[in-house]
Amino acid sequence: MTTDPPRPPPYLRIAAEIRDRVESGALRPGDRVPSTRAITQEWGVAMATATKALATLRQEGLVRAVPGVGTVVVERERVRSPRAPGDPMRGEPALSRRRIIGTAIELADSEGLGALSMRRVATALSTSTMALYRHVPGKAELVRLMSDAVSGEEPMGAVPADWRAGLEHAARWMWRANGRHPWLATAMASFTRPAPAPDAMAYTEWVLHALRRTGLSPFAMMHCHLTLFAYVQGLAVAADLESQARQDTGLSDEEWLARNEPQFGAIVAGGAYPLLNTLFTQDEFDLDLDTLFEFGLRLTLDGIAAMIDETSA
Amino acid sequence: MTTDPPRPPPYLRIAAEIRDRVESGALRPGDRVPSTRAITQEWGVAMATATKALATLRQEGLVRAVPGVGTVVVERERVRSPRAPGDPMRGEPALSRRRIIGTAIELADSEGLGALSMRRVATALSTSTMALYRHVPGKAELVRLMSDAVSGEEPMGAVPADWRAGLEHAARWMWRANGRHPWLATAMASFTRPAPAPDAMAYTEWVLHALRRTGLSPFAMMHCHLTLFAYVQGLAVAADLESQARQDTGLSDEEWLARNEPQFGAIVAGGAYPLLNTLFTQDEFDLDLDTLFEFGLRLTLDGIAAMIDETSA
DNA sequence: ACCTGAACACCGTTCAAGT
DNA sequence: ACCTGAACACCGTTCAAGT
Repeated sequence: MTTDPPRPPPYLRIAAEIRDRVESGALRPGDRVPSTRAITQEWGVAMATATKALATLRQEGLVRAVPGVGTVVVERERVRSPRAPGDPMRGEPALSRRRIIGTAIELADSEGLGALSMRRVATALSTSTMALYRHVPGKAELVRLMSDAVSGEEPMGAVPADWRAGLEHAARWMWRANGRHPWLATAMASFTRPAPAPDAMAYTEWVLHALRRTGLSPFAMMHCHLTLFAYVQGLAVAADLESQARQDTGLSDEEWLARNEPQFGAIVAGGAYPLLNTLFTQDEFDLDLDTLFEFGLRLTLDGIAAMIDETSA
Repeated sequence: MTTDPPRPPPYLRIAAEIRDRVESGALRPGDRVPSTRAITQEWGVAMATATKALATLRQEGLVRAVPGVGTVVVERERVRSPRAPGDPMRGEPALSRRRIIGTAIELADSEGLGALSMRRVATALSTSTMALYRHVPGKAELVRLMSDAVSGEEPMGAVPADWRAGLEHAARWMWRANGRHPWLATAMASFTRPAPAPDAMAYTEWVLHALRRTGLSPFAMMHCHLTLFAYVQGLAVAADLESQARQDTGLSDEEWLARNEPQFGAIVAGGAYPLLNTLFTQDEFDLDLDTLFEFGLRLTLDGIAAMIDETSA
């Protein structure tokens, strides 16, 4: 009795076929490769297999996930072009802390903090893993440096005279930073042990400055700041989980809901959740995190306003 | 020229010496082993080395970290005693989904979600890693099952007539759950893609019920719920990071601050952060997360109250 | 001075083989 | 039917060796 020759698993076969299309030029840099859904239909495989096939190609660096667009063939020219984010400036050494941080941010932006590894950063910089340790003490500190770096990307501007305008501005600024870098909320240091990070401290200083004429005590000012900050962080973590889920599964919110509807239906049909049921069946209801952000921002600021009124009364 | 015989790294030498004390009976089950700080003094090593030595012993299962107490020798009798959390009930199969979840929760409680691995859960249950996959599809789903399980630990009770009393109760209930299980906030599913988890849905239903007589629209009710939820989650993630930092470094908040004071001082001394400086030098100021929780809870509920007033006016 | 390769002690998960 | 062991493709980090 002879055994069959070992055949590669389906996900590797699919990855190989897509790789061929890229190498033959059928798919060119910047082009979208088949989505996970397209793969399930074209090859007749399960979603998990399709996801793994794309993950393999991402791992190879042949394609990358672009949030909101899909998975596209990497543009190799761009990676090598002068002054791409990870490239050295004139006169700068080939490898520097700045370049390492920049490359790590790019990686975390496009694939999430879970995909960030020292080995992958090193590969993207065409160097050995251990060379990185000459510039950063380890991964934990690299992540801290990353969050500090993105905190300095957009200037916060002048502090308005009106405290409410100030806090609104600061919260939206933070929300935008989290939008650009979904991993930021997860990477953020704890409140009670703020790493000595100048940019993070600048944010707190800015907010305290906005509150300085409210008549609140330093204690209340700091606690108002942290309440708003915790709210933004909590929402940002949720947004990160969502964008991560979208990338991992390749499903949009609607597709995901359609897929899970039977299970929700079964639970809700039990009659135990009448109010949730009302919301679900009322199908004008779909949740948008930006809308929710503004809703909760207003709520929190109204709460602070009530406290200020009380204090000054 | 002869080479020295290879010597074990210091952290292994220290771990071996502590192990000897346990095996000789000098340290008995339940006793505290030397803290990281004690190790740095007794052996004259750096904090990192001390931390690694304890991590090695934890890894072996010889000791475990008890939050607020220190690292103690495990009580082997207790682990084997009938009806310890991970043990089978009479008539229950040796390995079950229930037991796996229970053991995983114990592990995450005492060492954090980062220390949770399928291999370690299997070892704690005296089985092979792959036997777990007969009961749970993978690690991601195990974590989801864990968070659903702890959501059902404490009954929420009857919904009060007063919406504000209701929301306070719910928020504190959630905050307590996060206190028992610091990893909960990080593990929590995203808002827009709630996994079909009955217990998590029960929480939302409870809160919506508390708000049913406020005159708010279903949209506003759901958004009020999510605003408060995001706030609690954001604070809980910070609390988790803090308890994690306390365990990783073996430093209490005060010790940590003392250690980092020079760096903060250098940054603040630049004069760029006058308000922060005022807070830091005013040394009656120390941050307590439970105090902050109640402060922000009141603020958020005041904001919701303002919205309800407006709606009913 | 700077970088590399091999090694160590881990991961989650697949698969074929055992009882 | 249930469990195991080996293997694969990863991790972060240490250390000794290279240029």
